[in-house]
Amino acid sequence: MSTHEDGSFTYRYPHPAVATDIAIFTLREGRLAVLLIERGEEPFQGDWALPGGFLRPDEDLISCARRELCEEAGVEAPLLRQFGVFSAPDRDPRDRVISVAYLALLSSDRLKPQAGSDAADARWFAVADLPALAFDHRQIVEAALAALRSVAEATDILLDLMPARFTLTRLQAAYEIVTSQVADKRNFRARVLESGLLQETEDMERGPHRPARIYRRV
Amino acid sequence: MSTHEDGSFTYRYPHPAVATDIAIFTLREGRLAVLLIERGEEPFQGDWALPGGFLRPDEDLISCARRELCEEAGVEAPLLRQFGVFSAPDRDPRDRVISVAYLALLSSDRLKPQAGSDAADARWFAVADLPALAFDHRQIVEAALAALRSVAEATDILLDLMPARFTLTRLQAAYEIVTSQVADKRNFRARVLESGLLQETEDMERGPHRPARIYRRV
DNA sequence: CACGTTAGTGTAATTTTGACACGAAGATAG
DNA sequence: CTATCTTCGTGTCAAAATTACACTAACGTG
Repeated sequence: MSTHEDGSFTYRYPHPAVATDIAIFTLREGRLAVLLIERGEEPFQGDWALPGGFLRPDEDLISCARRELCEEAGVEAPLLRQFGVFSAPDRDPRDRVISVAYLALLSSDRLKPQAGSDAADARWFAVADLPALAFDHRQIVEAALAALRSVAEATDILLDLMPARFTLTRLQAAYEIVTSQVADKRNFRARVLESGLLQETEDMERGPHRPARIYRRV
Repeated sequence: MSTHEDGSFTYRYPHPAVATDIAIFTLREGRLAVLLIERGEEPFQGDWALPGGFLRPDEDLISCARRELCEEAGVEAPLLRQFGVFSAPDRDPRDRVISVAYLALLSSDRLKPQAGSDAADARWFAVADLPALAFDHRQIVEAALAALRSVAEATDILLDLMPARFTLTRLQAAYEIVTSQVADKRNFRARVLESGLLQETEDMERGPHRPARIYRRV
């Protein structure tokens, strides 16, 4: 911006609206799921959409994303990562809207009762089985998934999908669900243990089989 | 955006201006350089700034970036990569401005005579020796450099810094300048030749020493 | 034709990655 | 109480990728 021809250039054209959309994922019933809000009014009434909303004058974009996630979905988001900007002139039929998209992960033990204060309804949908999405939100979800998968293989981001305490088998399952590829058990365990990000606890998860050691984040 | 409480939410608050800024880099005299435009008016009159400008109603952001780069700096940009969004409420003293930042590379044989049609003056500055920058453009340049370095090690992006025909020694020099670390000559050559991105030409670059094979992109 | 300068090349050591199978521990049912 | 079922937890070896390393070749110049 800012190096424009004259001081009033800012006003030569109408300003677009600026909004954030948040693609927040979790694991539910062994599938990767994304949080969607049901639209109560036109356009796209009855369709589902990513949580999000318009930027306010006194906040920056990430604050906007965090606020909207909280207001619409009752979710106290952990880390938000900006992964794209959507700016096609006709992406919103009412008005010109630029959307800055954020990616978030929610650990599977904190799936709130979906008490979206603002939105009509909020639900988790398996990404393999999405309903009709409003606007270009299908495209945004696809971009979010691509971003998630590409960082999942290179970072510790998947720990954000885990509850506070978990077994290595569950962590590996999360990895396999997100990347859609199976991992070797021994290699996987060696890798994550050497990373130093996990701490062994004293406790074991029990079941009709040999108990599994429970770990937590360092 | 879009899943807001009522249909007029868009207008509850004034819309911010939306702009693009472009950090375009090249190699000059063995140093990495970024293109800056001298500001002709307040605020920050006399300071230098990244090329960029406001989004028009009929274009998307990447088109805006391409257009501004052309108008202000006379540069026909190659590939533009979006790497960040800057949204601090007070980043422009006049008005609320959201800036979407793009990264570009220019091959060193196409440094146009800087005929920025719009801007007062346009010059390349070595990134190690930047002047006072307007707005938060120092921060944007730092973010662009970080993005450039992180992709340089993992992609073929550095070929965009090369002229049409170049020697492997010059390509390696570009790599070393951008990453700030020396590479082993034999390993570097083996790697880029095996990548299949380069094609040997018949020609040699001559000098007071053994001639060097000239390559070009496939 | 001797010297200075940069180009060009291969191999061995090390590290990293990937493949692979079986005994251990507890729950349950007969 | 013992047999069975299920999941847990573990180490080694081969292959591949990466890194380290040094000398001769080719040309220009004086």
